[in-house]
Amino acid sequence: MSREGIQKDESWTISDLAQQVDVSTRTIRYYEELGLIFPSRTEKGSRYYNRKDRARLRLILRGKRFGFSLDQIREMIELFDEDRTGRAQLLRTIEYGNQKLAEIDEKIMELRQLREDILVYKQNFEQKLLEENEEEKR
Amino acid sequence: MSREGIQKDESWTISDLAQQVDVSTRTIRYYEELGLIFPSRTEKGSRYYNRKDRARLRLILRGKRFGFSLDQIREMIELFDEDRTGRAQLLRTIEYGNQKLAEIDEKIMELRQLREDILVYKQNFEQKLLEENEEEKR
DNA sequence: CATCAAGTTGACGTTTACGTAAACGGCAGT
DNA sequence: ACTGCCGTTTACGTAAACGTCAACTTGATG
Repeated sequence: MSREGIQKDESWTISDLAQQVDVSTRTIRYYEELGLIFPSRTEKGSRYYNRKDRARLRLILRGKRFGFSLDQIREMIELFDEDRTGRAQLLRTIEYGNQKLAEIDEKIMELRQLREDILVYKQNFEQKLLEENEEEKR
Repeated sequence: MSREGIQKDESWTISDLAQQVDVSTRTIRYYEELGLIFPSRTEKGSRYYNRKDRARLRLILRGKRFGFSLDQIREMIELFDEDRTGRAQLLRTIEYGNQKLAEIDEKIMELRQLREDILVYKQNFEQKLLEENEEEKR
């Protein structure tokens, strides 16, 4: 009864998490070194990660896959993560968000262009294939 | 009369081209070193590039912007560029093209997801902004 | 209780993608 | 003929993003 909608407060060790998102533990520690992710620690000093940490890690990896440098990603995370208070700060952050959205839209456009290019190459070969079949008929 | 639809056979020096696509000459030479682009040479030995070369260079840069390594790009170029003759080879190339198209479609999807993530972050801050305005009213 | 897997922090190595500098040739303008 | 400027090759340097190894702790298990 008391559990409806409540997230099981899962947490994982570094190697658990590494396996889940398919990177090495070294990579995860490296990201921490760069200030991209801040796991909790046991009293002993072992890192452990929750779902928020995992979401963030996935965001990092997603960003990476599109040519964003880890430094740019950190910049992003810092801006969206800090407790930004005050109208001016909030406005700045929102503006930054808009800018990032625009960048992404542009990337999507470029990706479509890349798709077109490849499609043209492919169709070229399909054409050749047709011509070869024509020769067979002769 | 003899010029209708005929492309002016432009050609450029390496620094011209570099400026056009906004990379360094070093980068262009490096790509050649890796076998990604093969410019013509004057008798003197100077490289010069035509529109086809430029298109290829743009393709390379576009690929790069999406996290493809230069090695993967070379792989792509080689497959699409070789005079692949014979039915089997053509079919293989076409199949490769289909695979690449699928990869790109997946990237587009992921990019949309990234966009969503960022949008959520932004909306979060917009919400905060609204709350602050509410406080002012009190 | 020994050992063994899994955690920690350095520290150094490696790959990728160029930057940069040296040393040289060719050509245009003065 | 001298001065720049652009081209060439060769070679070494470097930043980013990890891989790898050493040396050490800790918790679990036969």
